[in-house]
Amino acid sequence: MTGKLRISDVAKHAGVSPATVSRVMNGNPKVDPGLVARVQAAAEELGYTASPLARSLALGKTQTITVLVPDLGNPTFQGVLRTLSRSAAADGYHVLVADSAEVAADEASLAVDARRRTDGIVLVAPRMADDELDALLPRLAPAVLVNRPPHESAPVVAADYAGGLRELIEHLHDLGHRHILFLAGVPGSASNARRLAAIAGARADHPDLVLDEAACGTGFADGAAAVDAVRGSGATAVLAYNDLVAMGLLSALHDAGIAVPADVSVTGFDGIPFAPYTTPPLTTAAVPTDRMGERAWAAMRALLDGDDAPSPEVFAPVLAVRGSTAPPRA
Amino acid sequence: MTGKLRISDVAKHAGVSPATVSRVMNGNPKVDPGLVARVQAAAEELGYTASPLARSLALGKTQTITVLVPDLGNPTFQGVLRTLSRSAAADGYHVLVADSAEVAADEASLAVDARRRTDGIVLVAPRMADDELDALLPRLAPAVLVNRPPHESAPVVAADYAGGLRELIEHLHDLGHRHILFLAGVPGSASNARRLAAIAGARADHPDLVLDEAACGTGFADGAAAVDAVRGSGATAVLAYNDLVAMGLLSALHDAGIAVPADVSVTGFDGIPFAPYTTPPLTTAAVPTDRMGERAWAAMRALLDGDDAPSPEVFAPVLAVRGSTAPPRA
DNA sequence: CGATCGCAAGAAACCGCTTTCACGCGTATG
DNA sequence: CATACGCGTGAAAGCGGTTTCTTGCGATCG
Repeated sequence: MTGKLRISDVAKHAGVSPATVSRVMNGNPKVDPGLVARVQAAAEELGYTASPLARSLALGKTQTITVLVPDLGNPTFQGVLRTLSRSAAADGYHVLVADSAEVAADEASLAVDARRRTDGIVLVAPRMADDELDALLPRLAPAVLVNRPPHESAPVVAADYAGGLRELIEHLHDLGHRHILFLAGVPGSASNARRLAAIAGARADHPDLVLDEAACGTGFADGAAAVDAVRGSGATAVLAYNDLVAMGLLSALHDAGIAVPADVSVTGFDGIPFAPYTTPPLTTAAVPTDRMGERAWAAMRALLDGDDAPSPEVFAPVLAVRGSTAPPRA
Repeated sequence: MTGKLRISDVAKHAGVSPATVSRVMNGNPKVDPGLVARVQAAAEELGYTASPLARSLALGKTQTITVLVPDLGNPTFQGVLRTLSRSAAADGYHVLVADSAEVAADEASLAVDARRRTDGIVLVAPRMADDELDALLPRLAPAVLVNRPPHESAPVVAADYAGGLRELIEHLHDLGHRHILFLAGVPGSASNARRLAAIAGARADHPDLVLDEAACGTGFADGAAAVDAVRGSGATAVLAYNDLVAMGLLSALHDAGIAVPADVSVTGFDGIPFAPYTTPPLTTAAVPTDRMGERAWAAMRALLDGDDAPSPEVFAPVLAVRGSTAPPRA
């Protein structure tokens, strides 16, 4: 029924030219009201809707943007994607998702490929190397970057990882912890780098604080595997790279009979929806993925509308103090 | 550089007609090898890639499918989406996501709208009413349904909710539980209906079993809010509607000083990635979202290729027994 | 009252690619 | 040696819209 209707069918049915139908469908104000009514009636009757494809080709706009994420399974990216998608939908835009499956090598070609069939791209690629990104961006514009340092050729929407981590450290320090272990993420990653910077800064601020690092990772399993490192470190508190790592660790600590927060305090990072529901509830720095997704869309929208590019926006994570942190054992 | 290249540019540069360039780009075998080389060289040199848009219009295929989910934030849908997206990508297809934001009213128009700019749609709409779906499907074809009962006009990929729930019930019964409380989901939902059927079946099988139901919901907060219902029920075990509800409940029980599994056993459903990392680890029926996503794509691919529609595939959840269940207090 | 202006609707060009169709070539055939 | 045939290439007609350009009409002005 609605399958193979062309604009000419409507034109014929209404006794006008395709051009007029097009004008009516697009709300062009200088068409005779009588014709408008006739065309609308015809379109209604036939159940006609313009082919988005043909429209896109003619207009050079697809009303669609690409969102590239490293892993659709990761709660942090999901939060951004979710709000982004809804914000875009509210403006009549669609979202094409691309999942690089954490394979950095394919990321570039994947991005270019997906970008070509849309009007712009939001790049969530915290692991991509700076120079690769620089080389890629010109071919992607308009593009918006999520969770990367400020960049000259594209708006950035990012969480303040360093700041968030500092807050967590202050929180632990206030509680009386003087020996803290940081479980690091992926060495190459931009987000990891910024957290390491925060670690360095905290060391400078608190000479009385011992701040160790241990290689870890970014997933449950990595956190669980870190239990020995934690036990052997002698630290009274652990800063997990993110909430996933913290959850894995929490679970492994429980199995090992190590009480949280009595024996050791644990913090996460990101504030995923599950954080309040771990046992004990996880103290974490909650990244406002909702607002970030919304702002990322706003930035993209501005680019698409030709408005001047918005300046970088960084969002301060909010400290969510819960049951997984407490003063160290006296 | 790569911006405004048309096929005619390449044609001119190679000294041939656009038609020939097209043939070469599409690997048409009956072009003179010499020309092929010349055209390829020209394309390479100019960095030309055919406009996907124009191509789509001419071919009537977009190499893109729509995936409609009720909520991008829900881990269960994410699992399916993730694998689906990757499977599609492996076949050179792209994925347009639409998030109905749980607003059933918009779902239909959203689906039609998104569908029109792609070659097919995968519908994850467990809450949509049957008659609405029936009315909608003709306008969406080709379509694949996820987590719905078998349907005549579209392939279905679904988890066996009833079977999974039965397994959980058997597990609890085997442990010795004789009074179980089921926390139900959304009344209208198809998945909920099938679980209720399983409840009824279990009652028939086990006359010695008291199986209560309580209205609940599908999220963390719903589970947490159910703590009083659980406490007041006198049940020794709780079947949460899904893992999210179970986690919310677990957390609230902990706060209330009710020990799991000592005082009460708790089970989830879905087997989200977080389930093993709750405290205690959650016994659940793990839905194989990976295989489902993969099969959903396979079904869609078959439809797109005109192969005969695959028959409904239902996946048995696998029982994952963990620490949240134990024999009832003696 | 005739020439000009304004304006709305139709004709046609265009978006960029694919594919049928027509053509001209070289070779096999009668 | 002329006609038919096969084959590869270019020309042109779509795919389904939008938009510029042109045209014809009625209204206005001199």
